[in-house]
Amino acid sequence: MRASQLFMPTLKQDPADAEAVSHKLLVRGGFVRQFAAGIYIFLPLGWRVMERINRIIREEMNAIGALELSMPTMHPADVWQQTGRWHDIGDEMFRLKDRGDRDMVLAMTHEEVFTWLASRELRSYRELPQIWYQIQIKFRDEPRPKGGILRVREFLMKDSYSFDVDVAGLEVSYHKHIQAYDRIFQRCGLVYYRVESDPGMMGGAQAHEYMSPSAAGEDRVALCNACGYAANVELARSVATPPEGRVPDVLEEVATPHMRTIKEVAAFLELPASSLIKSLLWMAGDEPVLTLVRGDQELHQRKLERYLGRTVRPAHPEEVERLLGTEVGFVGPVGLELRTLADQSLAPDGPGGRRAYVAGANRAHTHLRGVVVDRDSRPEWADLREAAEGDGCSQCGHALHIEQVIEVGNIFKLGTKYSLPLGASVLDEKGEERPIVMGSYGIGPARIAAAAVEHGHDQKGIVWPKAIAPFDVHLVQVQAADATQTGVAQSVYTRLNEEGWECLWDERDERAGVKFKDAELIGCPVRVTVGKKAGDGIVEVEPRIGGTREEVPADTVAERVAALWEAAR
RNA sequence: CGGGACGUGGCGCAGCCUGGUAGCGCAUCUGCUUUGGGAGCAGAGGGUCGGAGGUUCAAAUCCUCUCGUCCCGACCA
Repeated sequence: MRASQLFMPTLKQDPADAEAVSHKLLVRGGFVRQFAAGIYIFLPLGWRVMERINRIIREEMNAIGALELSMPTMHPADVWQQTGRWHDIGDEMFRLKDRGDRDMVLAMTHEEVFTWLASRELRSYRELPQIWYQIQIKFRDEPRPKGGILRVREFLMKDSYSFDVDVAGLEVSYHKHIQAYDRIFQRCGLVYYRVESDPGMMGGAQAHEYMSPSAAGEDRVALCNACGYAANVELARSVATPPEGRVPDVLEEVATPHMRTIKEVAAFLELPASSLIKSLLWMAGDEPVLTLVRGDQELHQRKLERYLGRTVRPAHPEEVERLLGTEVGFVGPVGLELRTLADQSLAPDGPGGRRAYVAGANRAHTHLRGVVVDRDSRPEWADLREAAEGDGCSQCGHALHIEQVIEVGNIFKLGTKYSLPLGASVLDEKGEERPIVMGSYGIGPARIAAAAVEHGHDQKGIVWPKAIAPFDVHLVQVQAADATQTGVAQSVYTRLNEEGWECLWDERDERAGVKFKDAELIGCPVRVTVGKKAGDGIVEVEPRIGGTREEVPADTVAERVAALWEAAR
């Protein structure tokens, strides 16, 4: 491809409203443009990256026997009503009416249609297993799109669905996907983790997420370097560090005027935060629930919701006053007739043993010293706290590491959640009707691209993993008007193409600096420069990062490129 | 949904507080020079100041409403 014929609008300055590194660089490099909040245009360079990612996905999906097809993105509401999601999902789903006033939806995922198809077309266990996939647009009316192409309202997704006659079959399909996904993310050059995740509203027994580290990520994972345990913090189990400080185990009120936060109370009483108890009041519908975690810990709302089996929200200050007779900041567990949940680390067999803490006294400007949780209240013990850096691994005891990540893929064991309501069943060997056991599996190609940029960049611009760069080689011809350089560049270009390299030949009538800056911004793995020494048959070859510029005879460029390619990530 | 910020040529911004002929840098076009790290000089074109309403002799500027975008939180298969 000749740069003069490519639409490649690069920018010198970061876009004003971009925060994430990947957002800035993808806009500056001429890969994407924003059309509206959470809606993006992919320009030629950006689309080349997407196509390369999608190609890898297709190859690996095909390798596990998955079949590509294409599903509609606009659906009549009734299948969604049959699975209940028409009501369950809410504002995140785009809804519209057709001219006949019939309810329609823009698909935010495709379990319903795939299962609908399976219910009509699959009759016998002999036709199973099946894995069907597509690379198709999804629509989600996100309350807050953010991070450039990281969280958007319309996006491409590879989604696949497995259909098996029984749970054992689902296991096989699930593991095939693990194989395929590992290969896909490896080939895309991503740093990634496969972590245990919350099946959430998808239902089903088990789920994993594929996560790539990034400061722009919206999730955190707990990782154990010793045994390999890896889980989203929304369900990661861990062993808390022992609490510090000592509190006499005799109940005693202490005046703590205007000391509302853990930090303030700890400083005032000259105790470490881990000698305090953090008491929070939640509303589960109409039912108030008090939760206790240690002062140095964070309660994780999803863990609480999973334990209770329903959603909760923090109580409003007025509710706290009405139910507990005190103001926010002085809440504690002693003397209350409320349902109380305490994190396991406060239990007698927890890391601190049976010991006393300081908690709110349910009286304004007062705390209680000497609270022993199992003596002074009757809590249910549960895993409520968010795993923290340095906590012990629940499997091997080694210190956990917490990392911020972007979700780039997920896999779910669905079971019969969709096949039952939509009547997708087959006859088994005995002629008995059995609901199909399903799994669903997603990958966000644009998130792969963004994650790659989040991880692969420097001051100058993007450093693409070689497999998904828009071009393999960026051939910079310094002087567009120099006939000698044109001749050498043409022969290098032809040779590289013959060898199978995708090559961007920058023969624009621009100054050298402009072309170099653009090459660095766009981030192709190898740069070949045809300049001053073209007359002597000498060109320069250098990797985008981690190497040096070498002068080589023009007729050996292909070998040098191959060597640098080999060394690139 | 709660909180905050911002909307001024294509891009990045100043001007607003204290109302009085709309500016800067980059980009674009023309010419000359330059030519291996986002060129220099000279000239040119391009803006309903997000929109609507109001106050005023006069509104980018003050007031009200509204739309859009971003950030924090909430939410999120």
